[in-house]
Amino acid sequence: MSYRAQEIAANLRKARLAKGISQRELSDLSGVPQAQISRIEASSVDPRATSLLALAHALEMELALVPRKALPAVRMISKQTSGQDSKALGQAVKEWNRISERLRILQMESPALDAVKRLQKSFADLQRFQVQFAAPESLKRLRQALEKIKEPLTQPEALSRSQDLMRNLSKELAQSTELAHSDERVRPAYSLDEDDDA
Amino acid sequence: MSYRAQEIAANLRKARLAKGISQRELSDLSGVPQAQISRIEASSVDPRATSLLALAHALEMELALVPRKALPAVRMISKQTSGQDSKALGQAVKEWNRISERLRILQMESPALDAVKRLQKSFADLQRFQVQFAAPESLKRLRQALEKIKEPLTQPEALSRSQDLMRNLSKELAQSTELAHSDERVRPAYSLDEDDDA
DNA sequence: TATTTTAATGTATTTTAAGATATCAATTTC
DNA sequence: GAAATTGATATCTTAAAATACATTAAAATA
Repeated sequence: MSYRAQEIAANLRKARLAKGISQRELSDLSGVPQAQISRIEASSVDPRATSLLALAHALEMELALVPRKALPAVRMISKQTSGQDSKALGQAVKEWNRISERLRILQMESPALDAVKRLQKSFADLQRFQVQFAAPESLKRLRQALEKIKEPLTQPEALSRSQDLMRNLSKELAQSTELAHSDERVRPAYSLDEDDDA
Repeated sequence: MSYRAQEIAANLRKARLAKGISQRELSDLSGVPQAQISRIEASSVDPRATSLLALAHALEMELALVPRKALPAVRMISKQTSGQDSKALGQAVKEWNRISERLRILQMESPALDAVKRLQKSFADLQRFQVQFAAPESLKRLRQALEKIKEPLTQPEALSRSQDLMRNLSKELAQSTELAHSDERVRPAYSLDEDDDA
């Protein structure tokens, strides 16, 4: 299996984790059996074009043939959450989705609580950050705090703890993205020397 | 065979013709049998990843997994001479290469002729244009004129005819590229709304 | 016009992905 | 701590790509 083939396989896995879905869910979406997805992601098979395309499409991606010279530019544009630790990314996305869901339910159950509304708002504001910069643990703690909020407020501290954790998360994200962007060059995202040989 | 699979196959063919090589040459370069290349280009098979990669690499291209949203931008960057008539493109490139070769030989055979030097120079200047905008017939006529130039100048008109044809070609290319670029918008090549959902 | 090149197609054989199913260990969840 | 989920494997069958040839029609070339 060539290096590029492995790279494509690795990117498929990353894309799946970035969507926070399991191989079985992707199997349902794409029609490719879970066992086969496992083999493909592990680069233990040489997949057919249609298999790659089925998976790519289920992940809202495309397989494109690009000039080698344009590859760096293409990479920049696709910004494939690259280099990121796949596992942590997957966990982060998963937690993120669970928090969203939890907040949605909380608002259904306790429409009277203004604090919930504010939590919802704060969280929505964090959408603009890239989830992958959040530590899965921070997200998990926040989720667990949110899950302790129940209508007869037997544990009023759950609310304030949620608020604290939400603030921390916000800070954490702000710092991480700041760091992540600090090494971005000023040069344009791509510069193609407009050649077209021949 | 899905639409995207066909698109990839079509692009492989275009890339091959753009390099002006035959299926057999590509076969030698890539290790993929000529018969198989024919079937792949015709989308009559569902190729394996390694087959696509072998062909792509021999054509100095890469197979990249890109977010669907980024596809238009990627297409713009790779500027796949799309919509172009593959056949004409192939012929043009071929003629182009033959003219280059002919001029090289002419300069070896008749280093004294200044006219040849000038022809060589003019032709080199045309490199900056995209070959595919040249009509294969114009190129062919120029080549044929060049082939009539022989050291004991029995046909002196061959030289002046070559010069005329070279001038015409130059004009033709200038006009075509002007036309081809006239609909280019001023907006940046891509605008990615930096989302990363999740 | 004769010759060569090119691309497509046919056939037979080998190799291997795909698919269906089941299982299993390791997490994760409740 | 029991139950569910997840990813990786194993087995078996089927379908199809890959390969090595051979052949042909059309086009390009001499």
